[in-house]
Amino acid sequence: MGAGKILTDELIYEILSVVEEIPEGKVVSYGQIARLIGREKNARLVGRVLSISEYYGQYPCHRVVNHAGRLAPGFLEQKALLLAEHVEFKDDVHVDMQKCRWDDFE
DNA sequence: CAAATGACGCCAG
DNA sequence: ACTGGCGCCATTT
Repeated sequence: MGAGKILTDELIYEILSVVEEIPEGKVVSYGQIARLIGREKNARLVGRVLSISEYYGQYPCHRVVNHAGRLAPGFLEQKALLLAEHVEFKDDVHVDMQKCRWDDFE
């Protein structure tokens, strides 16, 4: 048995359990999450899961940005949510990854 | 089944 | 810094 679908509840659970661990004031990239769950090449998959509005208020999805610190398109609340927890920005649409990238799990 | 799409990542210009 | 192209891979058309 097993394995027909790829985007399984189990995969979604793995992704969200990482998101849930991101500390306040820190951010993580899609690629980092993909690597943490053993799917380095599936960063796009992480983005797709997080894009489902179903999860917006239940997990700190706003703490996930792309590798450059760019904010997610179509997620207008993201900047305000990050500013509210003192995440620093380099400009209007880029988080300061040098200071706010979550690396403590390494 | 082929082509297009996307909250990505890396590199070149 | 910004843009475009390519690789990646599941889903959608």
